[in-house]
Amino acid sequence: MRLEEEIHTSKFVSEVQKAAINLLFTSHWLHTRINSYLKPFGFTHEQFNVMRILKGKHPEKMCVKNIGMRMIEKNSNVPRILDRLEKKGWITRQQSQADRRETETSLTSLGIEMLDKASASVVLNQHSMMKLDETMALELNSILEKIREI
Amino acid sequence: MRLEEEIHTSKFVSEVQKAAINLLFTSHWLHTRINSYLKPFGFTHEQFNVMRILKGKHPEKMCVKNIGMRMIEKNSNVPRILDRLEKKGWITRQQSQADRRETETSLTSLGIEMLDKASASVVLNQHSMMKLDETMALELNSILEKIREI
DNA sequence: AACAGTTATATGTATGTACACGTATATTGG
DNA sequence: CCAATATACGTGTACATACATATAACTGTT
Repeated sequence: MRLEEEIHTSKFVSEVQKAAINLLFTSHWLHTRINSYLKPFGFTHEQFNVMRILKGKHPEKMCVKNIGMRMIEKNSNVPRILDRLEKKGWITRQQSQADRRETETSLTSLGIEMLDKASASVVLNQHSMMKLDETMALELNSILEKIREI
Repeated sequence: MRLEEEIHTSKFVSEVQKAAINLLFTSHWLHTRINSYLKPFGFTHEQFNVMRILKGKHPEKMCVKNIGMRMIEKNSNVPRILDRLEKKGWITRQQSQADRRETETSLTSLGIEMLDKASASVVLNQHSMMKLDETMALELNSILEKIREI
């Protein structure tokens, strides 16, 4: 559906203004879709994101700061996301001995199992998550990088 | 900065996967910038959005449903955003007489004043909000509409 | 060793998001 | 007209975001 219909609006002062709103809208639309795919596995998108970051280093442990650096949403409150993952038994945390300010986090075997299941489903359904081919994706990536050049 | 540097990652399985992450990342980046522009005026982006929607119909009143239909973030909890706006004295609410299930909302003169100030600043600083020209905006809009065609 | 400055993390509070459910009101089909 | 259904809104709960502040631990300098 066209953006104008989605948000019941017809007046944009410019293509740039429309693009800004379209960007926010489409991102939210995608976020909602991703969440709905993850929900049956008990993940939110943010929790899934953190788990994948941990998997990337596994079996190495990661500190909170290094997880945060890799997050999409830079202001995410990592300790609180970790609280929920720990409560589910998907990660473990302990104070680092090398630097006792740091909290070392790593996946449990249950966590890995859950993540693998969810990941498999995401990979399987990736094509139905959003309609985009490699050529357009390249174009989109180029525009998005430009936008942030300020 | 390139996405890879922003989230300290190098491995994307495809341009499409990278585009999805880039879309979420850039949208969050923009949202943060918008919020920082609005903060001095006491608005969050969502509150500003609702106020502009109300301004679009002013002096006509709007019900909660019609506000919600025009929101960028479709799952926003409109009553609660209205709670905060009412608390600040920027809107008034009353039960509709025509349909008593509906709550009619309209801007106060203070609300209009605050909105005008914030809007003026946003318009003035729009060019520094994101780096995008009309041609690229058109291209971006076209790609974003395609993405949601599923 | 003692101090200052920095860093890593946690936590409090306000805001917003996601979704389910309850209540009041309106509409519709018989 | 009335019962069944639909609609509009509010609210409860869990999760996430935004940002300020607190606390502990580290580093470098003297």
